Amino acid sequence: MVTIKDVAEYAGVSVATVSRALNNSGYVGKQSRIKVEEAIKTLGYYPNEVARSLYQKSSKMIGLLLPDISNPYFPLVAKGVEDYAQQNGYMIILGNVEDNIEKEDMYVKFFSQYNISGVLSAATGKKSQNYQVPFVLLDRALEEEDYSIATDDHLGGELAAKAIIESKGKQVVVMAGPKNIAGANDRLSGALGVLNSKGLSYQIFETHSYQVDKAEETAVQLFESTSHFDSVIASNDVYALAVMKEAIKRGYRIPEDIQIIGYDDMLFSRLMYPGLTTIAQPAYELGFQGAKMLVDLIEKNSSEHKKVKLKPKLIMRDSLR
Amino acid sequence: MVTIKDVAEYAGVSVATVSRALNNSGYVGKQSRIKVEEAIKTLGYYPNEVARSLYQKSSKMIGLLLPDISNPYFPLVAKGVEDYAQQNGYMIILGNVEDNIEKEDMYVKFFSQYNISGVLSAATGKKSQNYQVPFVLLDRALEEEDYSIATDDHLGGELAAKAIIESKGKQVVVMAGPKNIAGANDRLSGALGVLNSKGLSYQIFETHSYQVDKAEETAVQLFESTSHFDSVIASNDVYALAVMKEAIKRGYRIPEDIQIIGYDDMLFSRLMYPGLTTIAQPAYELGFQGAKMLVDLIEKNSSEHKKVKLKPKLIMRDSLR
DNA sequence: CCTCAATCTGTAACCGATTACACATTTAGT
DNA sequence: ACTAAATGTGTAATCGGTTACAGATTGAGG
Repeated sequence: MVTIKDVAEYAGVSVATVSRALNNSGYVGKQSRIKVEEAIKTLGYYPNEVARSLYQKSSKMIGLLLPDISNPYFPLVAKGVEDYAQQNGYMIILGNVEDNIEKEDMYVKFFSQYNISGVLSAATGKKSQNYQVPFVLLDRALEEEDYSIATDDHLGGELAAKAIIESKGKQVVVMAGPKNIAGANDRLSGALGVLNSKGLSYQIFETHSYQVDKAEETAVQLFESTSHFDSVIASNDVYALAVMKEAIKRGYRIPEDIQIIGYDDMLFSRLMYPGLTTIAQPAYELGFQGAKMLVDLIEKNSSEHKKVKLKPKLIMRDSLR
Repeated sequence: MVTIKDVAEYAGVSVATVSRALNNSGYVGKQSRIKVEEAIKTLGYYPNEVARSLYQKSSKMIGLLLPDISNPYFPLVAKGVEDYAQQNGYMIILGNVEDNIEKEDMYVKFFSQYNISGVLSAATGKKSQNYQVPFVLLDRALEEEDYSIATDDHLGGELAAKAIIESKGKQVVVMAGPKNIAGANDRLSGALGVLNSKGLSYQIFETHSYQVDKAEETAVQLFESTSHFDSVIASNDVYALAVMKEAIKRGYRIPEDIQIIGYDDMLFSRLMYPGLTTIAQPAYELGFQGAKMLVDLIEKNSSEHKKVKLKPKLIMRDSLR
């Protein structure tokens, strides 16, 4: 490994001068700068971030906490984060926490062991207590003082309910996501507000997680534990898909007998048949903006906005009448 | 931040003794050990990995290079990797390289700046030249001497072709994945071998990437650039879906007019209608085993197996007659 | 009781960077 | 030409750990 010492020797200057040249800090003579640059080039030197990080007590790494990478929504978020991070010289460390507080705590501890410079979390939203680095919540902000980027879920819920009403839904089932997730509640209240104002009858069906592997099971329960309905506002696209499939299996036609609207707009929602009408969440944008906010917080100790709400959007396809 | 020095002071011993107690290396007296343990507990100390890593020239981080996180296959692999890594105290650093050599090189450089202890790569397969850490290739091994875990793609191709034959396909289109990806070629040769041995007529349709956003476009091209066919062996499930959708849009019935078999078995393949018959790749298992091989290489400098081939499996659903 | 090995423990060097500080050399201003 | 400020550079401390080495203590064997 080529170290700063090797460069210094080769260039005939001290390590301090090399470091100053490298970081454009302090004064560096013209001659020295040239010699250092040559030495760096011929030796193929690049600095060891671990050493730098030890002294600075901060590294160019950010931690990304995700509730479930196998849920196709989050990889898109991750991609947004990754793109912004990479453009700005940050690495991302991945933590898949599965709505498991212990795993989350473990990761947060790992992160601080590695002098991570900031955390992006789409997990519980419980901003880890005594944790001092910049922290941006993705999608699941709880308290007023948090920095966060989220989709305007209340609006999303309204959009979904309006779409159902426009297409003449009469007996609606609203799937409510896990109560401990703020966004799920907003979605529910948005939808319910619209439904109430139009005086439509509806039933609420609660789901207790967003875990993908529960989807089929949940769809079966939906049909067995609710009375007749002609419209479903699903808690996400995966669930919408599972419900659609179960509906077809039970002999219903879509959208004639049962119409369904999803939430998220995953890539496959577009590719399936019938195409799923859904509320698009700007997942990539969420990750990208979140990373931007975090990097601003890290580097300038401030961010233009504190709470950003991105607008969801209705994507009309074929699962509504 | 609580440092080893604080612990030493509190316990009334030297930092060397604390370090030895921590790592169970060298001799540590009974009394000292107890005092150190108490100090650690009351101060809530945990070691800084950056400092450790600087001296050891190796950290408990592994790099994971993925070609495209938004392709739903890879998050599953990532989850397998993450689970094994986490169980063994490793962190994973994510690199989304998008089949872009420059990005890959950039990440490899980043990795070495952070004293990463090993790399798992599902990217180009071009094991980065002068890179000295343990390296395990996921899915895309090229050369004989590499360590790798892959799915037996040749078998996968055979399975797909056999399934098509069983369900009376006559005019088959075989979608060939990118030529520079070893697995894609194996799949193709496996399928072609079976097709040839049965004397079936087929056309080959080449696709140039696995990027998700190309899928719809590619499906259109497929219909426009090939002559009549009744069966499609798709290069993956996303493409299969896109082709199915395009087929239905053009008035074909599935599986009556055109039957389709996919590759991967993504979670939504099960949830869609008609259910996609496909060749299941053990994505999670691939990641998990890959991580295991890498950790063995890191810690014991050897691994039980050098090249592991996992078996793909036919999943019968409704897109074949 | 003596000797040698085994057990403990602390001091200090080291890993590869950054930077405070001191000192030397220019340059500028009068 | 003389002083003060600006510029350039190296030495050494520092970040928080690990470990080689040396010295001290204990125990076993003869």
